[in-house]
Amino acid sequence: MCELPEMQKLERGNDLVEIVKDAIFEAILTGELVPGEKLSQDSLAEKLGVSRQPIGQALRILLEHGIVCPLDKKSLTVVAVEPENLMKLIDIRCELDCFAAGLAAMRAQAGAFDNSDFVTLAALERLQDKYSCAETPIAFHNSVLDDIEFHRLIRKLSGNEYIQSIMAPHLLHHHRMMYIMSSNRRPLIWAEHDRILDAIKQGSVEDAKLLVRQHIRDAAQALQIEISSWSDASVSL
Amino acid sequence: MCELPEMQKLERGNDLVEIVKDAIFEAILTGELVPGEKLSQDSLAEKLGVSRQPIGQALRILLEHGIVCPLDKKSLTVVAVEPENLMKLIDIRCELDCFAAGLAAMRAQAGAFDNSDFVTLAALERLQDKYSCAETPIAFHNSVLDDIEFHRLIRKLSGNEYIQSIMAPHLLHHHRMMYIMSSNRRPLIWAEHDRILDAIKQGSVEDAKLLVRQHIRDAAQALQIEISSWSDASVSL
DNA sequence: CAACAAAAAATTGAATACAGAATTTGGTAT
DNA sequence: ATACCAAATTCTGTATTCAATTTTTTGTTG
Repeated sequence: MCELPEMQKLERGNDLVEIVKDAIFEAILTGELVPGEKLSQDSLAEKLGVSRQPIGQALRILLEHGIVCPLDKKSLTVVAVEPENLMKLIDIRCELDCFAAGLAAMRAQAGAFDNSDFVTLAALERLQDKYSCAETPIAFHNSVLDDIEFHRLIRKLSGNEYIQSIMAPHLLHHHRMMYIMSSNRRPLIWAEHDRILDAIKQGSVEDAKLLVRQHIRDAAQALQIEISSWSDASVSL
Repeated sequence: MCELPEMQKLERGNDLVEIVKDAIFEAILTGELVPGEKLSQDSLAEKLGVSRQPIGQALRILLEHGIVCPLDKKSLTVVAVEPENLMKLIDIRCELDCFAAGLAAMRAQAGAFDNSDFVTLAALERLQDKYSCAETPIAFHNSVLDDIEFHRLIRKLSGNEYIQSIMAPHLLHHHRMMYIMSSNRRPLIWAEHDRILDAIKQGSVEDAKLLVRQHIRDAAQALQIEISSWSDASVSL
């Protein structure tokens, strides 16, 4: 896919636990930490240059969020999500993102947008303009990040900040899913984003919800095709 | 895949952090810990007879779940959720629980229930039979716990275990909300549960979703009335 | 008398130390 | 040779210690 920096010793920031959590998160994304492999507190601590204390706390939070799971009685590992379960995750995202899009459109129609919302809208426009292509690995990487950001901003427009926060733990999974999807779907995705944003701006509640539902359904289907092409279960997500 | 949240608790049941977390939450429920008051790790540690270590971890998880929030640069306090935000939380629960009920009914209709589902169904029946009244404080307390359990089991029947896990952080908030609601609504709630369960068993997807939506809407309305009756903002949730 | 500064006390986050449990390894017996 | 048991090592969870930051209190000065 694309080369990203390896896990490195951390600079002493303010909240070490948060930093460690993000570092582990990142390492999972890049495939440096893979499902089935034992997550040793000692080795993580050494690799990140901190003591075991913040490692343990970060792991506990990731456990709470379902990013890691018990391997045996003692140790943890990265969760391996099976295709069947990927679809369950997508179903939930579908519900919540439809809900968010509907709310956003509703607020647009009601003229309920405040200054902060207009800033968000501007950021969305900028994202749309920014998109060029996903030919190179780095462009693909950025396109996925922007994709995630697009949906985050839509959720923000909903006015219900808990939608984003409740979805946060699953976002890693969705991030991983987007990552494994073919890059030639990228232009299509951004075209769909265009239509979604239009529907919201016009305050078409049902259109917005339907478009988001379709958007996510499409992605799910593409993912399923992608996965089935792997033929065997050797690839773990 | 791996263990579900409730399974983790079984396996790692004698986990001090988990116990401490529950104890702190219990204290919030009963009003022993109130918003605005500084949560001192030392005093909590002494009160619970453990070291500061598990206290700190439990507090961090509660922070992650939005149950506690920073008071100043150093210390934490119980979060005071405003009525407006309570409604946002309820809206999300409404979406997800409707989704879950719909899925459960769909599976019932498709005859997709397996042995584990029949166990769940039996547990639901038992809950319904168990209910008597909520006259005494302890009966009320138990009724709320059973209420939470009822909805957990419905989510389990959905076949999408992520619905329960993604909602877990919010469950504490919903628990608090149920707790402050008048006890004379309890019989009504259980009557509604009856109808919901029936709809699911009969595989009436739309009915199940609608009943759940109504159930939660009713609760939201009752809560709003309850809150407005407090007249001033002195009561913090 | 009030305000500001400095010092001390308190409290949190991080590292280290310790104890208990689990897994692995090595040895013996069948 | 394989299976089972025991011992040792490893690893997690909890406690304790340490350092640093923040807040409060006290003293001095305007």
